[in-house]
Amino acid sequence: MPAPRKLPDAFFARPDVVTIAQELIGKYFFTSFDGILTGGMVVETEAYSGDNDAACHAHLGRRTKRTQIMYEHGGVAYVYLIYGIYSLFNIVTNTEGTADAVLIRAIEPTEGLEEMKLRRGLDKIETRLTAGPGLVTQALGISTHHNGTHLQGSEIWFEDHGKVIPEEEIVAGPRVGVAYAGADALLPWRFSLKGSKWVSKAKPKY
DNA sequence: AGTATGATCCAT
DNA sequence: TGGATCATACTG
Repeated sequence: MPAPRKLPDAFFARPDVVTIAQELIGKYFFTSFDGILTGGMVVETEAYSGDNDAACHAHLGRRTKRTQIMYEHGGVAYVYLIYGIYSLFNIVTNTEGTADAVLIRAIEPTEGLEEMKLRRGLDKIETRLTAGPGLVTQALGISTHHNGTHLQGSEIWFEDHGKVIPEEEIVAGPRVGVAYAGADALLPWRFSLKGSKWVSKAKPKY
């Protein structure tokens, strides 16, 4: 087993956001705040592809205060508040000027389980710990304050543990919560690890 | 300045 | 099936 290595900017700066979303399954996602390490293995992601994707916040080249971070060079965090309650964490991908991103929807927890349980307000470790995009951020202590954080720093980063996930172990399907996006809602841009109990329970509607 | 709406989650 | 709860984005 090779030593874990931090995923470099070059991993996220590639042009195909769908491939990046798929390859992130099996990688590791960590945060370290105040010396507390939390995180685990990525088991569910979604790709959002810039101005030609009706489900993407930057659809039709929309540039607002919220979306401007999406146009940065790959390798920084895009964190936004949804429904007034949950912070959703994305990785900006591709090069400067394009607005692609990958949403992290679920992880299999491996580090800091007790702390994550505490942050989530649960009394025992269960799949609700990190199975859902709003739950992952809560468990890892991520909020909108972390928007724009560089993923090579000491607070939020990804690692490759040399784990190889065969393609047949990855399930592709339509994204969750984007029914308003018309035909683009049908794109199979949600990826999850087959059989993992840590994948979110949410199901896309048509 | 007002308003509608969500890349969600959970209890009912 | 709806309520929580508010930043964002769009309208006038």
